[in-house]
Amino acid sequence: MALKPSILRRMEKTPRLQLDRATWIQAALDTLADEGVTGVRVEVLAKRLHVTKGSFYWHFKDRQDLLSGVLETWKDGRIRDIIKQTRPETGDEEAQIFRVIDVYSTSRNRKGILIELAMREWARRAPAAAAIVEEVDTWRLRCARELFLACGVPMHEASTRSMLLYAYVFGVSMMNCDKFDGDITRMKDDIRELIARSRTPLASPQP
Amino acid sequence: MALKPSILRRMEKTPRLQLDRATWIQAALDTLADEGVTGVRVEVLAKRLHVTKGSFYWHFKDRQDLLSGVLETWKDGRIRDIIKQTRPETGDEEAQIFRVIDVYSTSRNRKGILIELAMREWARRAPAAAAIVEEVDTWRLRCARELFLACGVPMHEASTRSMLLYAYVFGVSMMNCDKFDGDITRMKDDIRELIARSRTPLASPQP
DNA sequence: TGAGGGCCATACGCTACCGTACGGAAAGTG
DNA sequence: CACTTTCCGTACGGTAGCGTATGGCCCTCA
Repeated sequence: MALKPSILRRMEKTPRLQLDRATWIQAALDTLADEGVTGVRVEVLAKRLHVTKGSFYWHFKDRQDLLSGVLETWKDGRIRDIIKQTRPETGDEEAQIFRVIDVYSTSRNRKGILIELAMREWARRAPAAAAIVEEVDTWRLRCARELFLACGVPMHEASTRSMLLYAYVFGVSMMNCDKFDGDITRMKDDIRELIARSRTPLASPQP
Repeated sequence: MALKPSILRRMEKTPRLQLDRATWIQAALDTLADEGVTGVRVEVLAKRLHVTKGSFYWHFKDRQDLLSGVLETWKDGRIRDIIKQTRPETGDEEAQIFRVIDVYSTSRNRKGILIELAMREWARRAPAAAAIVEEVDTWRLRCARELFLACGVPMHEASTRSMLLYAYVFGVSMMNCDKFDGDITRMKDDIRELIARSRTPLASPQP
């Protein structure tokens, strides 16, 4: 070590002199998207932030403390988002439904999609994460149902379509179907139509 | 160590005297379902099989060799399955579509679902796994499309519905919507109807 | 100015893995 | 009965990660 730490610190590209919980949590979310929960490791995050874990254990009790913060931060952001996206003001609820679908089914918002998948992978093994994901899902399903109801869809069908909507967007984000059909874009558009607008006898089929 | 290994071995509940690649791969698949790729670790599997890793490194070059075997085994099984499920013999293709949906969207076949999710999680980070998953998906999409075609659905719509079908089943297996609606079963039945039977103007909406 | 607290670096012990080297038992083979 | 092959146990070095202890820098505030 030839230079004193204080001098080294001023040589950083981002001369961040202070770190706080939010910064660590943000770095954790980034890593979560790329590597999953098992990838968010204290010493790796520290290296990423150009500090040592001495800093981490100042801001957090332990790794679990960080993960709890990640869950809360994600939950709050997602609930805020879905409320904003489904706010009843535009009068064009069908367009809002389309937008809700697009948020997670197009290749935009790639990072958001990756976090979403990592969260669900996490939720499969950690009850705490499962509870958060379920809470977020419930919010989303209820908000989407409101949109369908505003479109004149009856209650039960609105529930059903909301569930299909979210199951589809999460499912399609796990698939890579480039080799199946050339015109993926058109297929996704048609699926959007089917989820949002198709008319079907949802009652039991005629005998 | 008070007993000789040969004696200890005969005390095992399952007096397996030989291990082969298939046994290791099966254990790896079990662990994969529960813990994901990062959870399939050599020494853990060895403990699970009541041997040491000396055995493992006899049958496999290294951990990656095992993982490759897992991928191949899974791929072969899934392709064989989808071919069997969509074999054109019953004459009731709609029932076959229903069955394809049920395989991964009901709580039966829990282990198969978990492996499916773990595979996709794996595929997000390892190109080799991504290639396998894409190959399996392509098979499934093509087979499902054949069923829709046999039902009289035109080509493009058959492609679209196949994709919706699989995106839905994988997506719904990631959701826990017990708190959303009481009658999940009925909702899933209705979604099945919507995917398989709804009639909708898939062409662009009338102006 | 000096005394304390906020923030981080360093060093340490501990555990869980990976992969290798080597030895040994059991079973087949001549 | 030797002799080999197959299969597995044991022991080792090496890495990565967690959490703790401790010390030091810098800012603040009296």
